[in-house]
Amino acid sequence: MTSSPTTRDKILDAAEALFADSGYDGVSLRAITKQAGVELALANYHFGPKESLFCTVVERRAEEINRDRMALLDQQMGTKQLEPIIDAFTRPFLERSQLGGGWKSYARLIAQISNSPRWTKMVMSAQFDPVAESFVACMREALPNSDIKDIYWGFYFLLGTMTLTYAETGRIDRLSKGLCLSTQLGEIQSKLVPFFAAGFRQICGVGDA
Amino acid sequence: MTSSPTTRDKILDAAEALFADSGYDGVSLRAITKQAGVELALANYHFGPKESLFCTVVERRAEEINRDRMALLDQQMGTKQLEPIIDAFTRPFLERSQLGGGWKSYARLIAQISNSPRWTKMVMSAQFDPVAESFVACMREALPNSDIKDIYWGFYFLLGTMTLTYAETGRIDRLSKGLCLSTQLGEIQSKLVPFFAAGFRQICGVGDA
DNA sequence: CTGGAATTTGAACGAGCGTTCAAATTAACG
DNA sequence: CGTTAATTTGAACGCTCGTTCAAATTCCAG
Repeated sequence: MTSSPTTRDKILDAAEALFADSGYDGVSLRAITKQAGVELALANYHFGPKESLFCTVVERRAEEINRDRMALLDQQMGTKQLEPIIDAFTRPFLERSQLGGGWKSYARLIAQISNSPRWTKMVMSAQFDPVAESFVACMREALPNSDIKDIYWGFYFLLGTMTLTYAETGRIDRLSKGLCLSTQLGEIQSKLVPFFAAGFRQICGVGDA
Repeated sequence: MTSSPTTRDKILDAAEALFADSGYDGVSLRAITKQAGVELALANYHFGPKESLFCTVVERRAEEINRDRMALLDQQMGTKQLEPIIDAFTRPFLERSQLGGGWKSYARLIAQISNSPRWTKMVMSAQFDPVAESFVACMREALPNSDIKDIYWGFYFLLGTMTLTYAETGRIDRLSKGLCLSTQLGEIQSKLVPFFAAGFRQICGVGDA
C-alpha cells in the first residue's frame, strides 16, 4: 500500500493546481489550504511566506525535468543531429504533461510565469537556464559554421512555442474549429521537431561555405 | 497645443502599464487611480467593475492592430508568398512595441494573458482570432497541397513565439549573456520571418507531388 | 444667467488577505 | 512510561481589497 501524503505534499499539490489556474496573485492561502484539507496556518508553518511556497512548488519538479533533459541530450552527444536535440529538450515536459494530474498543472504553471516579468528571472532563468545552456552548446555542434547568436534566437523561438503549448489554453482548438487540439501533445511534438529543425537550418545558414 | 488627456484615458493608461507589470490580480484599483492621479471612485464610475476596466484596456488597441494587420495582408493578397504573410502578422505588434510607452505595455500585457487560461477565451480569441483566420486562409494559398491542420499547427507555433517575444522578460538576455536582447525587436523580426517560413514549408510538405 | 446633467469628491461598507501566536495535540525516543 | 520536540489547531491581528453612496463640484445647453 502507498502511504498517505504528508501535509507538505497536500499543500504543494493544491497550490500547484490552483496557481496553474489563476496565477500567484489570483490564489489565496485560504483557498490552497482548503483544497488541501488542512488548516490555514499550516501553510506558513511548513513553507514560511506565500512567496516561498510558490517557489517551492516551481522547484519541486524542475530538477526532475532537468535530469531527464540532460539524460536525453547525453544520448545524442556527438551524433550532431538537430532533431534529436530539439526532441530531447521538449519531450520531458510534453510527455509528463500527458500523464495529467500534477504534471499537467505544473506545465501550465510554468507557461504562465514564463511570460510574467515578475517570475522569469528568479524562477525560470534560475531553474532552467543552466540546462538550456547545454542544449545551445550541443545545437551549435549540430549546426557547423553557424553564428551563435542565430542559435540563441532560434532557441528563444522554441521556448516561446513550448510555453504556449504547455499553457493548453485551448486557443488553437477554437481557431481551428476543433481540427487541432491543445491537448494533442503527441501530434504537437511530431510537428514541432521538424518545424523548428527547418527553422534553425534556415537562419543558421546550413550549406553555406 | 494638444488637449490634456481625459480622466478615462488617464485611468486606461495607468491600468495598462500596471497590468502589464503585475497582471490582473496583482494590481489594485487604488494603485491604478493613484498612478493616474485621480480619485479611487472614478475607476468604477467610468468603467464599472474592475474586470470591465481590464477588458476595455485590452480592446482599446486591439482594433488598431487588427486593421493594420489586414491592410498589410491585403497588400500581399494573391502573391502567394509566405514570408510577407508572416511579416504582415508580426510587424504591427513589433513595430508599435518599438515605439515604447503605452504600446510596449500593451504588448507585454497581451503576452501575459495569452498564456493565462482565465483570459485567453474571453479576450484573446474574441479580439484577435477573426483576423488570424484570414491569415491562415492566406497561408494556405501560399502553401498549395498542404493539409490545413499543418498550417494551424505552424500558426500556433508562431503565436507562441510572438507571445514570448512581446513579453520582453529579458530571459534571452541572460541566457545569451547579453549577446541577444529582448528589446532588439528589429533583429528578432529579421530572424523570425525566415525561420518560420522554413518551418511552415517543412511540415506542409512543399515540393511534394 | 440658469437649471439640469455629468463628473468628482471623500468617506465608508463588508469581505478577504497574509501572517502571527499561544494553546492543544501528536509523534519520537531514552 | 515520561519528556522533549514536532505538528496542528483556532482565533485573532492589522491591512488592503472592490464597490457604493450622498454630497459637492463642474460642465453645458437654453
